Amino acid sequence: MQDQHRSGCPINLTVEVVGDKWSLVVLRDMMFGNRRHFRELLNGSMEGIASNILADRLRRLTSEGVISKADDPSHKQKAIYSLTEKGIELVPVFAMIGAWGSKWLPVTEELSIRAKLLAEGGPPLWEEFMEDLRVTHLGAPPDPDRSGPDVRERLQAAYEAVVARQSEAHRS
Amino acid sequence: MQDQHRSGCPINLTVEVVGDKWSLVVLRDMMFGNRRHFRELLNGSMEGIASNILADRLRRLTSEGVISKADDPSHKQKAIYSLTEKGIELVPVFAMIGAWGSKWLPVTEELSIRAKLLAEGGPPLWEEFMEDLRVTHLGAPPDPDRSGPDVRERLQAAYEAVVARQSEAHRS
DNA sequence: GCAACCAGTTTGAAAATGAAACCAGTTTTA
DNA sequence: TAAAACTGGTTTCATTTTCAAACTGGTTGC
Repeated sequence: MQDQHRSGCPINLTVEVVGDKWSLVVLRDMMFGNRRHFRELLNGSMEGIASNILADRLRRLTSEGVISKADDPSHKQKAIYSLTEKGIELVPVFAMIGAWGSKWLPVTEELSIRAKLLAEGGPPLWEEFMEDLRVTHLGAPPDPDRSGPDVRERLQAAYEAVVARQSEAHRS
Repeated sequence: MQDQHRSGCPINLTVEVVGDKWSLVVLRDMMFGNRRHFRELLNGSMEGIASNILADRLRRLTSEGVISKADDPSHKQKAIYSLTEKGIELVPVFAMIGAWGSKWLPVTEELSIRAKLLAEGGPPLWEEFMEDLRVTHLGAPPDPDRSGPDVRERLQAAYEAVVARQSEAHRS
């Protein structure tokens, strides 16, 4: 059960878990897109992941404890994938990666609005987002004091607003 | 000069640049280990990178503008690799990845002390580290008001202190 | 009963990775 | 001054990973 690891360095070990071309993209879709089923992740994937690669990544991320898999009671064949606490705590990593990518790489406006808002919100917003994810993915009890859309829904609304504005501008 | 990219999403684009098993490890050694020459990166690599893979990664990171390459005036054959501003600004990403890896993966104490201190120091320490890297890698003028070891040296000293303590404990 | 949907698996070709040997020129050492 | 060691890599070939497409066995809705 011990060391197949290249080293005990936290950077290296993290790279061993999510250092490939697809893992973070799949986790992004689960976290920000609320995609929880295989077909949702497959057909909704903006980057066009292949089904065998998706199956492999879901298997690996599950075995690493970053996500978990459960039967969907509504359908005998449906499996529902959820972020674990370990996966949820990748939120700050996504925030930093999103900020760096937005600053230095050729992002499109509509796809970087979420990253922009998440960076601007800082640690308090990340905490709120993680708390929402615990409710959605872990079944944690929702905070009775809060109301209105959760963080993911707000980010999604901002994305849609940009798309609508672009479509408006394009029409004219 | 346009889209060979899978999408314009900042997460995806970042993954396209550093989403493999070696790029972040090489950048880590440059940033935290101050390894600037090919042989230093090759022989000093804790994880044992192969020379052809190292050559390929240095080429790719250079073409992405994350690092740069220059002749070393002290030796006709020596090349010196430096972080660019784009590379230096990965410091917060490393800080978050290091924190996550330290919390959730089987790190060793001596190799996670740097990540721990960097996380505890927060954004002010990251800023200071980045300013030091600009001096070391970009030739920026050093702040005349500061003195003593720079951030990298302090992290290195902390690492060595842990190793020394372990060696002490082991001897008894 | 049949079409659409479910989570994947299979197949075979292309690309990436990895270990080891190797290279030509440069600098250091005896 | 000749040999040894060092410089940044390249070459070779075997193994592993990726990828697209076709396919599978079962489930659900109409």
